Amino acid sequence: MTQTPYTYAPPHPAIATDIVVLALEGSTLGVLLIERGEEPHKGAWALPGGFLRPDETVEACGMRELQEETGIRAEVDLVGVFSDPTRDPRERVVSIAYVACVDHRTTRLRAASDAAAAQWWPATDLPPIAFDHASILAAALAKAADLARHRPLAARLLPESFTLAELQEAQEALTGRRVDKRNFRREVLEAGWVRSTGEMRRGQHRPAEVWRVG
Amino acid sequence: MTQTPYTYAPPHPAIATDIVVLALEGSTLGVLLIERGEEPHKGAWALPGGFLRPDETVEACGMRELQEETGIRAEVDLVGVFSDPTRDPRERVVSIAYVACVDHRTTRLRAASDAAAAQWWPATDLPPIAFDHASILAAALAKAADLARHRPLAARLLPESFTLAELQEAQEALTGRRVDKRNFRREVLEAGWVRSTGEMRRGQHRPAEVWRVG
DNA sequence: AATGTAAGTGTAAACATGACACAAACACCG
DNA sequence: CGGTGTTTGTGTCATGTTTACACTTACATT
Repeated sequence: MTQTPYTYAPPHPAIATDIVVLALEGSTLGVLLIERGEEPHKGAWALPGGFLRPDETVEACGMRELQEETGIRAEVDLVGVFSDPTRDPRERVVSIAYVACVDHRTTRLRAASDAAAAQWWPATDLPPIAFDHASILAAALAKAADLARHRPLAARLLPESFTLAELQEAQEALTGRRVDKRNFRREVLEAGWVRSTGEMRRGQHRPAEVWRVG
Repeated sequence: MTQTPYTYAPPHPAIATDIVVLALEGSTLGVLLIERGEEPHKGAWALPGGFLRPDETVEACGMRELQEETGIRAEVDLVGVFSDPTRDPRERVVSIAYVACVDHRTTRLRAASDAAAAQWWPATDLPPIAFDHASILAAALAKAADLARHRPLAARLLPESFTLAELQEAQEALTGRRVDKRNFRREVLEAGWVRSTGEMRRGQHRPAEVWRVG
C-alpha cells in the first residue's frame, strides 16, 4: 500500500465478514447457520455475514452483522482471512471471519431477506455447507477452543449469572475436553475469572452458588 | 456476504497487505521500513506492502510483497486486520498485516519506485512512522513473541544451519525475555525443534555443534 | 424418614519450570 | 609450549503447576 505506485489499482474485491456464532445446545456446541434461498448453493447452509460499509471497521462490521442476526451486542474474535479468488462464483469476495460466543436464550434470530431460514445446528453434525464456510467453521472452532484456554470465553455462552457447573459444561463444550470438577473450580477461582454474587440457585438438589464474570 | 441481498453493494475499499519483516540486527530485532518519497507522510517511514491482485489470496499477496522487497520466499503469519476508515487519507484501504522472520544476510533489499529508501531499523528505536503502521508494528511484535513461545520461529531469523547459542540469541530477541542456557537447550531438544547436522562450527573458542530445523 | 442427585471440598503424585556452577575445547599471546 | 581468555556444553535440585482421585452436604421427592 505504500511502495506501490498509486497509479496501479487493480479492481477492488468486495470485503465481507462471516460470523461463526456459537451457543450451547444442551451440553454441546451449536452454530448459527442460514439456509440459502438463492443460487449459488441454494438450499445449502451458510454462515451469517455481510458486506463492509464505508464508515465502519471490519471488526465493527462483524459486530453489526452479529447484532443484526441475533439481536446481541457482543465481542467478536478474529479467526482469519479467507480470500481464495474462486471462493464465491459471483464476484471476488474477501471475507474476514470472526467467532462470537453468545447465550442462545437471549438471541432473537432474524432471517435476512435472501435467506430461507436461520437455525442452530450442532457443531458436530452439520448440514451441507455453502461456499468455503466449512473451512471457516473449522478454523473458528479451533480458535475458540484455543482462546477458551486462556480467557473466560465460556462465560459468554451463559447468562450474566451462572453456576460453576454450568460454566464447566460450557468450557467443556468449547474446548472439547472434559475436565475434573475440582481442578476446574480451582483454576477458575485462582485466575479471577468469576466473582460470587452471594446468591444461591435453587433446584432439584443441593443449591448452587451463583457467579458472574469478575 | 450470504444473507445480504446481492443488489446492495457499497463502494469497495482497496485491499492491501503490510508486512512486518523482522531480522536480527546483532543481538536485537530489526524491522524493515521504507522511507516514503511522496505525500502523504513524505519523509516518514512505512511498512512494506502492496495491493491485492486479482488472482492471488491475501496471504499470497503478503508473501509476494515480502519476496519483492527482500528477495526471500518465506512464510508469513497473520497479525490482524487494520481497517479504520480514515487510516489512509487518499482512499479507503483495508490492510491485512502479516509478520515474517527472515535472515537479513540473505536479503536483497529493493526500494520500490515511490520509496526513497529501504532500511533496517532497530525495533526498539524507530523513526517517525507513517499512517497507522506504528500500531501494526506493535501488534506484529507481540504476535511474533507469542508465536515464538510455541514454535521454532526464531530459527527463521537464522541461516539454514546454526548453533544453539545463535538460536537462543534469536529467541531472546523475538520474545524479549532472557532465558537460561541449559533450560533453553533442554526445551529446544525435547520439543524436537532442531536436529543435529553432525558438523561443528569452528571459531575463536570451543567449537559449537551445528543444528538445523528438524 | 429414606432415597436420589447434584454441589462442594482437599490432598498427594506426576510433571514442568526455573535457578544454579563448573569442566572442556579452542585461539591467542607471550 | 604453557598460560590466559572466552565460549560450549552438561546435571541436579527446589519450586510451581497440573493431574488424578472420593466422600460429605444439601435439597427435592416419595
